[in-house]
Amino acid sequence: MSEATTPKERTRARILDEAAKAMREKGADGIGVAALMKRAGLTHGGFYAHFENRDDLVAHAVDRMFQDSDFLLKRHLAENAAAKGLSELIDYYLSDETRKRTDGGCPLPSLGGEASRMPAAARQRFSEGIQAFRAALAASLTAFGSPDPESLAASVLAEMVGAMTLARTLDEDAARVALRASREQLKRRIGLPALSN
Amino acid sequence: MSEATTPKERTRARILDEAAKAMREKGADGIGVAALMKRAGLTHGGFYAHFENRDDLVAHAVDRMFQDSDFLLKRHLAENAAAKGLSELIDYYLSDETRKRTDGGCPLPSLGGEASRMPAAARQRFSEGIQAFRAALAASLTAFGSPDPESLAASVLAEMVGAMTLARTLDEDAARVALRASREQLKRRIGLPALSN
DNA sequence: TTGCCTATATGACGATCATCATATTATATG
DNA sequence: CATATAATATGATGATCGTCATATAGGCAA
Repeated sequence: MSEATTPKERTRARILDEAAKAMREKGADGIGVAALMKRAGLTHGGFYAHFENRDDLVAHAVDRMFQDSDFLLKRHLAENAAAKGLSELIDYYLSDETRKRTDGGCPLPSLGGEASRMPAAARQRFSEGIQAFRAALAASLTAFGSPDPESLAASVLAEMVGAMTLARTLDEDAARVALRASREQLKRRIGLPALSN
Repeated sequence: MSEATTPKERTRARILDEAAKAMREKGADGIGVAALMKRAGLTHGGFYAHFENRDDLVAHAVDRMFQDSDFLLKRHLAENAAAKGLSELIDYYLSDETRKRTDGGCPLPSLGGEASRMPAAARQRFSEGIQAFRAALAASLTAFGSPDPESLAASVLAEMVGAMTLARTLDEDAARVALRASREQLKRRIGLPALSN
């Protein structure tokens, strides 16, 4: 009943892991089947024993990315009082570390723009991931006592995603300025103390 | 001295026009040289009489996109009092019409995420385009009398880009809710009257 | 018309890609 | 050890792509 992971399942998980990393780094089309399998320590032929086709891989890889993202999200929001959780999440999501580490965490800054052009299944995962992120923020803002938390949550999420997207295309100095501005403004408008660096 | 446009220059402009539209719609890699030339009413061979290579095309196409974007930006911000201009810009940028028309206007929602993975020249155009957009917003916010207009401008730009990025991957109903939320929140935090639909 | 230069078209090359048929190796069972 | 089955590797196919060499057509000067 519990998940006895067969060798094949472990291989599949490894492929998805590498796909999720590579696609965040180089775009959804940035890595081919052969290169991906090589990164997973395999050759290209076995791919179709694990996935129907490339579109199927992309959809599951997006799933994998949002699992990473959810983990980080809950780690900040659920394990803390609302104010501390929100503040920590903003500082982490918009940190210079996150800007540089493009192969992990939330897929929205790197792949959000392409999501609408992805195969339907992958796009659907993005849609669900966005809604879940938004709902988690809304719950935290409700606990914090914000007025109109639903609207604010959508707005906060948009700024977080947009700020990291822009920061990743700016040069280092401009990026740091932009990230700091969004951290400041986000905390100010949520009503959090502005203790960040 | 003034620009006497030769036939060749007009052809080049047509190619860039089609490239700018197609790339916003389908991603920077979404259209090949042959398909692009066909859209411009030509065949693939003549391409290299106009551009060094495909990377060169991409860089100039990004330029073309920001020219469109600048046009719309200035149309709202420069021709109006600061409050009206900002309000109109927000309503237009985050309209349902903009969400659906993916082949025109600002390239940041559709291509911002890929910008950091583009050839250096194209990425540089993005960087400059972002800074110009931010500066225009800052000038307008200064005229409006906002405290800390530089920081606010960066934050507003991030939310605008992020909100449209997310809206384009959500389904229609969720997209409209998200766009309305960002329009509301943006006007509220800038201090604009909330007259929008 | 004749010849010249510019602008575009034809066609081909090598590389890369997703996909699949088939062979080979590893694992588990008797 | 022998045998069956699962898991991965090899190799090939057809499609698409950027790039370029070369051919053709169009406008202009004589």
